[in-house]
Amino acid sequence: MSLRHALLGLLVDRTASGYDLLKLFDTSLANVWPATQSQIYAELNKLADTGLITIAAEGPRGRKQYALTDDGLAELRRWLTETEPQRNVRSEVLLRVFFLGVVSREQAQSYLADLATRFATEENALRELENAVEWDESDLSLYGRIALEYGLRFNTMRREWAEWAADQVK
Amino acid sequence: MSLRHALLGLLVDRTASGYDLLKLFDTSLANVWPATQSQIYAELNKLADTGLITIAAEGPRGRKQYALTDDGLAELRRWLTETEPQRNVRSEVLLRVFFLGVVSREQAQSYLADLATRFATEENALRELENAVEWDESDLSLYGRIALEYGLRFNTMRREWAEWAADQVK
DNA sequence: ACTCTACATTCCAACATTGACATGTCGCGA
DNA sequence: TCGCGACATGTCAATGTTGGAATGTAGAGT
Repeated sequence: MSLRHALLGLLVDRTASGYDLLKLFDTSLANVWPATQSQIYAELNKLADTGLITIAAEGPRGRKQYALTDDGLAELRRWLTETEPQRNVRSEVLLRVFFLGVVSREQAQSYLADLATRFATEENALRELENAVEWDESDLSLYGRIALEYGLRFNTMRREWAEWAADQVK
Repeated sequence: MSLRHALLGLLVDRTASGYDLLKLFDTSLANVWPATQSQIYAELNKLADTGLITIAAEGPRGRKQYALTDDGLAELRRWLTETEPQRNVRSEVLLRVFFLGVVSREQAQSYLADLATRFATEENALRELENAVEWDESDLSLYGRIALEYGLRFNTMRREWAEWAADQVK
């Protein structure tokens, strides 16, 4: 499961509460590995059970600080270097395109045009995000920049494809 | 659930056995919506329970022919025109890039270079597939061609990005 | 004082997905 | 005729994922 390793990765250079991690998932990892609140808290407790993170409670209830252990960092490194990434291409948008032949040409055209607009909007949002981020020279920001670049290229590719596709169906 | 609608879509212009459908998933839908054998047979029985497909058994055991009903086609059309596609971007490859800062620069470089090679291989395979397919003028092949074009652009984009990324880390 | 929003965690039911195991048919070649 | 590989379906346990409900704290504004 990648959620486990995503949490370990986020805890590498900071300790955080579950809520902090949830925000990080909603912002930086939203387009990479989305996760819900239920999943995150459940997984954090499992990670603590196996000793990959520690939980420091500040009182009987309320905020808890989650921190990576040496075992946790080792597990993250092991995952990155010794296991194969599974490529899991699942696109509902594309699945629909496969079957557009069953609706009218007008409806298909409308669907593709709508995709083009939607992708253009997402691309603009991502460009603004990129412009807003301040980069420093650390390795972490280097890899963050590389990952963001992927997102930007992906969005641009999708927009161009959707525009081309809408044109094909005219 | 998209699996349900993927099955309906595959049954639009043919009847098929579960095994046929499994093969179709492994070939044409592998890079769009992967599914396992267990999932497919279970879902086919559920679809028959709700009247969206019919099952014609050729004997007490052995092959069964699954066929779309009018309700099934209507449900497929409804899904295509009245529901919003959920975009579900989950990429383990990209998740790993986010966290490459925790391994050595050599290992990160090696990972990105490996990705570039892998993506190039996939891109070549897809190009060959595209060249092998004979296109006719029906709408179905139009949408099939559009979907294939997406796959090709996606693979090209990934390869170019991975090459660029590997270069950044040198 | 009141209320609203953000912060913060837990639990649960339902559904989706994976991978393995079990069972059996059919045709072909050694 | 024996065994193999392709065809064909069914079932199970484990795990992953979603979405919602429940509960509570803390601070800021009215």
